[in-house]
Amino acid sequence: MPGSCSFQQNALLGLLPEEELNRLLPHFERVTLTLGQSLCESGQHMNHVYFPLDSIISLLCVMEDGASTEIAVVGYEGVVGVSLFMGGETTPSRAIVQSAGQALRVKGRVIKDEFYRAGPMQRLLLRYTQALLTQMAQTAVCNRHHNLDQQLCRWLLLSIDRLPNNELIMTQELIANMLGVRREGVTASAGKLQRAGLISYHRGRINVIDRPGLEERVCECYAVVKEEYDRLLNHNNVM
Amino acid sequence: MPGSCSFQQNALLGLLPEEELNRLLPHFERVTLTLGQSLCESGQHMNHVYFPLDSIISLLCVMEDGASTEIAVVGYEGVVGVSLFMGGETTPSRAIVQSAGQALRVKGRVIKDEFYRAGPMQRLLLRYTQALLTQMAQTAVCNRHHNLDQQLCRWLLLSIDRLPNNELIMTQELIANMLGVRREGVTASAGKLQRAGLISYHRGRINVIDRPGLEERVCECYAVVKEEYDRLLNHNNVM
DNA sequence: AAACGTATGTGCGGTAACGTACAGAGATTG
DNA sequence: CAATCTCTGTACGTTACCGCACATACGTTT
Repeated sequence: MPGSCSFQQNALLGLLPEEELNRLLPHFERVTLTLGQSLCESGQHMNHVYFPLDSIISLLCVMEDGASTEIAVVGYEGVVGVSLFMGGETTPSRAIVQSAGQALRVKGRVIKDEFYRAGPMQRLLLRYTQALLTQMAQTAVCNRHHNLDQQLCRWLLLSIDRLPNNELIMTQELIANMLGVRREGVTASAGKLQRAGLISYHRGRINVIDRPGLEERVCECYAVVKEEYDRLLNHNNVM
Repeated sequence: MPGSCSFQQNALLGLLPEEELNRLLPHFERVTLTLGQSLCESGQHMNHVYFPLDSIISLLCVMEDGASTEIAVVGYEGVVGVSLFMGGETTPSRAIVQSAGQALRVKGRVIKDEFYRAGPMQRLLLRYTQALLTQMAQTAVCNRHHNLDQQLCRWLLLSIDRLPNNELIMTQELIANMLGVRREGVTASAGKLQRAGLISYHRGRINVIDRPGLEERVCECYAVVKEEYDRLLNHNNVM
């Protein structure tokens, strides 16, 4: 079946029964997202929801003075645009492409209609939204209690979990924007990780060499979120 | 109609059409919540959802070492226990009574059945959940970028917005637990506010004297969240 | 090869919050 | 009334991060 493998690449869609997927098939559109592209500006109407395949999208909370912080990250396991089916239409946060790649796009009207059929897709989207709630909550507490070293480890692990390989295309400046810290702070923390042999980076390319090493250094926030995603979006639990 | 005024006191329920409320009427149970009571422990099953009347509940994210941070606050405008209808059943966060008072309690089974009727109650609960998402996101960014003085103002305003008067029963120690900071830090910030004539406090009782003064000092996070609640839970928008 | 733009490294003073310790004052109990 | 407990105030050294300035090094363009 042509297109089938596309759905399988998005884990959320992969949890749907086949007949549900087939009904939606004609409405999916495969799009390429470029680094830095905005899928959603603060307070603006979204016209589509996006199911990332190999791309990664950051949800950012931007303040009046331009300072920002990443509140959640979405990859192949999720969907961007929950406000469309939650009923609010817009959100105060931005959605920025953090890693270029492909995604499946669906018109807002289509996903809303599907959602209000109150079938498997609704159950799935609601469970994903709850996972997103957990991620945001843990981000809030992590911002409060953990130092930059740990947060950088968390961010790196969250990123490579959503990528097909261990290479990130991302400058320290951009990472700093995501974490809501100074670029120099990222330089210092990333330097430690590099000297410890866990990563190697060079002008906007970061390679994770020793993933277990990162997991040793990361704060508990990473595991809490990961386990909650596994629990909520596990095939046995959802359908 | 006996009990009618109870529903009106919870703004969320107040948005429901009368016939919807009437169907639910027999299932509501008025309960008194005491300071410090736990409505939900991390990872535990909830048996009820709670619609606060004059009580306030804090949603806390607790870490392994016992450190905690408030990620959201729920009063008469909301409901505690969204994970029940979102499908996850449990959440990793705790719900603690921050201000004693009354609430309407409904069995989890009842609210789930009602939710899956896909009627006005579902729309309402989903919109509220989106508002909660915004509050958590803004808390995360506030934890990152704003100092304790501003955060204390935000916390005080969020609290008295949900209380019938301007008096809070709350020690500095407890406020520190909510904000995830040291008690001494709260002493210092609260001292500034008292010397500025905005509040007066004495052994666990805080009175807000000059609300406009607090609004002048608070960071933008307060208004962002308030406006989003107003937008999402406005009578004209919801029903 | 030279020039330029971008990414990263480093240093230094400033500040906000932390950890700890302890003191005083109000409330509660015996 | 005395003892005790709770809540609040204060002090001091430490740490993490900030803001700023500037150096270095790599890559691309001309």
